[in-house]
Amino acid sequence: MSTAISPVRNAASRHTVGRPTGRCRRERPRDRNERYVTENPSTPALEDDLPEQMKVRRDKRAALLGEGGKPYPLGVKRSVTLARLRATYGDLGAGESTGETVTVAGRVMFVRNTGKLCFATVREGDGTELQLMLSLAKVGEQALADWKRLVDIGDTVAVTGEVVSSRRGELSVMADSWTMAAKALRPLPVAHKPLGEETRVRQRYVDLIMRPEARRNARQRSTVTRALRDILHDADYIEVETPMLQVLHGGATARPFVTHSNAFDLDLYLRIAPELYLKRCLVGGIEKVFEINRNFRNEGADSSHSPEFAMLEAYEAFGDYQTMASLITSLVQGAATRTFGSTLVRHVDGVELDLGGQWRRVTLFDAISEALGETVTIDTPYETLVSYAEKTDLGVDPVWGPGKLAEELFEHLVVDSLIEPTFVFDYPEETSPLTAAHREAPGLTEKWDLYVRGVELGTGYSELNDPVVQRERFVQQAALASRGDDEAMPLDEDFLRAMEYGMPPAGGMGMGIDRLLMALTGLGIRETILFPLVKPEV
RNA sequence: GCGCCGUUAGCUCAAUUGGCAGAGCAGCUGGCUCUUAACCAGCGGGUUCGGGGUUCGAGUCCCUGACGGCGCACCA
Repeated sequence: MSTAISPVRNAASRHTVGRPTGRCRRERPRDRNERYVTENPSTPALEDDLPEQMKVRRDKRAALLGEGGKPYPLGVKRSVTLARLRATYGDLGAGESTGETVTVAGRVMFVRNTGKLCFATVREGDGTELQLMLSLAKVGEQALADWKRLVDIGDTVAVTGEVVSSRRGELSVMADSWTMAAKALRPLPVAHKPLGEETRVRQRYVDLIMRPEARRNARQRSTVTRALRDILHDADYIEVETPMLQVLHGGATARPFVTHSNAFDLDLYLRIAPELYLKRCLVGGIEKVFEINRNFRNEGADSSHSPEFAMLEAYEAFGDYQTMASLITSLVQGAATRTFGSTLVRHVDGVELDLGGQWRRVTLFDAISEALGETVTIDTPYETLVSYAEKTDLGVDPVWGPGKLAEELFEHLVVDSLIEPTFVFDYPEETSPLTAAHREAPGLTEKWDLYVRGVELGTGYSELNDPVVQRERFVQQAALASRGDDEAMPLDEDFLRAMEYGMPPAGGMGMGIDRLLMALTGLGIRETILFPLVKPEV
């Protein structure tokens, strides 16, 4: 098996993930605008080449500084949030004033400077906006002139003044004074044109400033993960964190990322799954255990796959795959209810999806048989399966055994049609090396996959806990490795040793967090992940 | 990894057969004490993704590289 991984090992020593020196200097500036933000004082002449709008903002920062002002003061105090102010005075009538003086702060999103009365709209992080008014009569000539001269859209400002309603009925703070809270050196994008796809992903901070949906998505994700944790904690589960840096990769079939420990002079894998460690927890007596954390898989990226993705895995001693099917149902339905108030969710494309009730259940081979119009079982001969594959234009990899081929047929013929939540039960032993043999059906395992919108959302098992059978399965996988299947796992002797101390019978499940968000919202994976991996710009 | 398409001002986009690189918003100057994508007058802003080539002349054609989108392959 070491022959299978040695090429990866060699590649890794050239491209380690960790950076020993901790330095990360780019060899070339990222774009022409960025040369000027380096601290290097020996390039002042380039200042002349700055795009006009950035130069203007830098000049304003310098002007503020030169006059004894502070473009980035510390300890800016606000007395009330915009949201609270709106909640308190939302029904103030047009032209009314409150007599209450407050200090508010926010990012300037809109500016209307006139001769003697200036308007601005500021916004705080959750998207709540409030109007500021600066009148000559209240702030005085100097402060008004400074405001017009120094404030740009995008700056964060703090204003102290009375809470009033404008003649048009807009809740406002009528300033007695204003201060810069943080000067923006780059102009914000136009508010009325949608931001380009790439900018949204690469500069999520801009996306979060400009797009309400981006702010909402980020907050929804937090609500969903908190719901999952709450539900699990309520069921007496214990949350653990197991290694991301592993000496051996295991627990799933996937190609790993490789990195290197300088201290140990040892190549390490970023984990592809936490499973083998969570099972060690079961052995140690943490009988209901879960982890929500990242996995890393060195494989293709598309609308439903990201090289790093968050996953929930949960294991329950004395449970089985039926236990875990119930658990994932309550997790998905609980997350939907706690986040959206209902198990009937509306996706961004307007399509509604009902996640409520009992979900459909079908066995893998029944699903294949139905799609094919021919009865297929675990006993269907390999040659017959190959003929079905050829009939349906599925290319057959000679490395595949009959079980793998059956699964490929399923993915080829059935998966796309599984829109409503559907459990697919009872997979071949061949492709499930960590799963217990089925109690009734020889050759099958007690495993389900949960599909929503044609995407695998989660998977569950009656866990294999016979250490002798487990070792045999691993040896089989290692044999596969020597046949060129580089996803097969190396033998994890420490895991097998743990199993030999006795793991209680248990059910286990895994669910993609990003995919759960996708199932709940209809978003692509790059929208559910705040900062998805992107290639460097230059 | 393979194929197709794209990359132009701060942002979103135009530019005819290869013939002076434009608009809206944003910005700058001036005006306006109730504006909401204000309005009025005036002004500036470009390495057309990088490199090479063809041509009197290239945003446009050819080669090459980077990045992105879509499809395929791989995967969850």
